[in-house]
Amino acid sequence: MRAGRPRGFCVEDALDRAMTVFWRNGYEGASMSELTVAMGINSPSLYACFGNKEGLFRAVLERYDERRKSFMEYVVAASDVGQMAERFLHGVADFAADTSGKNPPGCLLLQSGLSCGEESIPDELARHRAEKEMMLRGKIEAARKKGELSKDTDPASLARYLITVSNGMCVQAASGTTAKELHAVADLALKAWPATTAKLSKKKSRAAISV
Amino acid sequence: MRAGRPRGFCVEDALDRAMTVFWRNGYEGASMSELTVAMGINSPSLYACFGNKEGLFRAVLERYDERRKSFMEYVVAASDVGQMAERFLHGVADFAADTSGKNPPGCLLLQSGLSCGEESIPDELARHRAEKEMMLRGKIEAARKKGELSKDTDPASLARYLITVSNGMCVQAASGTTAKELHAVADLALKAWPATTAKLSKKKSRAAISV
DNA sequence: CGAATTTTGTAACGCCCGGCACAGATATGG
DNA sequence: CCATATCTGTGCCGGGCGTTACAAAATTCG
Repeated sequence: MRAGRPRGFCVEDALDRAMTVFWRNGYEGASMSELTVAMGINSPSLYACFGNKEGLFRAVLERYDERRKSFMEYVVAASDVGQMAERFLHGVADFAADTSGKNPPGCLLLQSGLSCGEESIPDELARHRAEKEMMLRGKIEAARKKGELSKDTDPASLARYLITVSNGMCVQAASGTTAKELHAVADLALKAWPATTAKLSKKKSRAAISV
Repeated sequence: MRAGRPRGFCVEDALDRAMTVFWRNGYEGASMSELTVAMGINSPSLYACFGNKEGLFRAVLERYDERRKSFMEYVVAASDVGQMAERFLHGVADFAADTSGKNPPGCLLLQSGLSCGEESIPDELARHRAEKEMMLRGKIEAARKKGELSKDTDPASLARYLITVSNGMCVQAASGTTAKELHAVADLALKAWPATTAKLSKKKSRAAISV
């Protein structure tokens, strides 16, 4: 263990609490005093640990990705890309409408700063979103190469379509749309999915993924 | 004409300039000093005319709706709902990616405050968005009644789907997605559209709608 | 013209923002 | 047990925020 007085709070817990504030109020709407109160620490502790507000926010984003990792893994582990699309959109529907925790409906990567006084914030968020798009795109490209999708499908557009619908659903959820309504939208969106060249995937029961 | 010294600026022009600031920086990210500079007036004039920052913002939103009115009229004037969906999504693609004016890509109704310290702002924006959804939904319901769509289609979900894709495309545009890429997403999204019970509508050349 | 009315520019208000200095507290290592 | 290192709580800082007081300027009405 490192010398000196030990830290008096759990970093992960503090980040989770900060996440809720950013999620609800956005980057600029979240004041340092709100954050410190929610995190249960004083500002010097916060600055010593995260540098400044933007540093804290970036740490929150990494924490967010970490908490969403299991979901994305579940999505890309689907047996075919049709099932992947289904898992993704219905999973996002569940996630976005989830109000069982402390976080508001929607998605941190949109809510916390689509636009902002400091340009680096929207940029950072866009990067995190693009990362997910690339995961989907990679799987779609592989499926196309394997012949699972016809050669005239464009993996980039397909991945972008999924992300677009996902982002749209998150916006809807933030405006009060229910999980049931979002699943109906997801079902509609999946009708645009190209048929697999092999057998068509059957609709299966969806597993709900937490946070 | 009313007595007293006449106003020294054009309200519509001032609102257009304020719109750009809100669009680019969001509601909280737009400072009063930035706004007054962009509008070319001093703060007392602003406060006398619009009350306060939120009053200005609401006036900007009304101005925005007014400027988008012709587009929505064009959309709902389509001969059938399939064409309406096409006009809507491709029109939004053009609009969201448009950078010819001073406004950034995307949509004011999303950019300016998905989340915010003051809750009334996201609520107000959601109301404005819901208004557009209702216009589409009304047309879809009418089409279903006329037998243009089969009875097992749900107009509410269909309208929500269009708005969802539209919102998603605006998010994408704000992150740098090009018009061409957005049109590809729109084409994909339209594949989910239910077939009309009558003849299928042909793909027609799309008219670009300005701002 | 003079009274009334409205907008204008200058200048400032109080408040809360993000951030930090400092000293006391609590650990490790010799 | 002292030197060193790190974290914690108190208190405060300059600055920019949204907002407004005030008086001069510019119009209409009688």
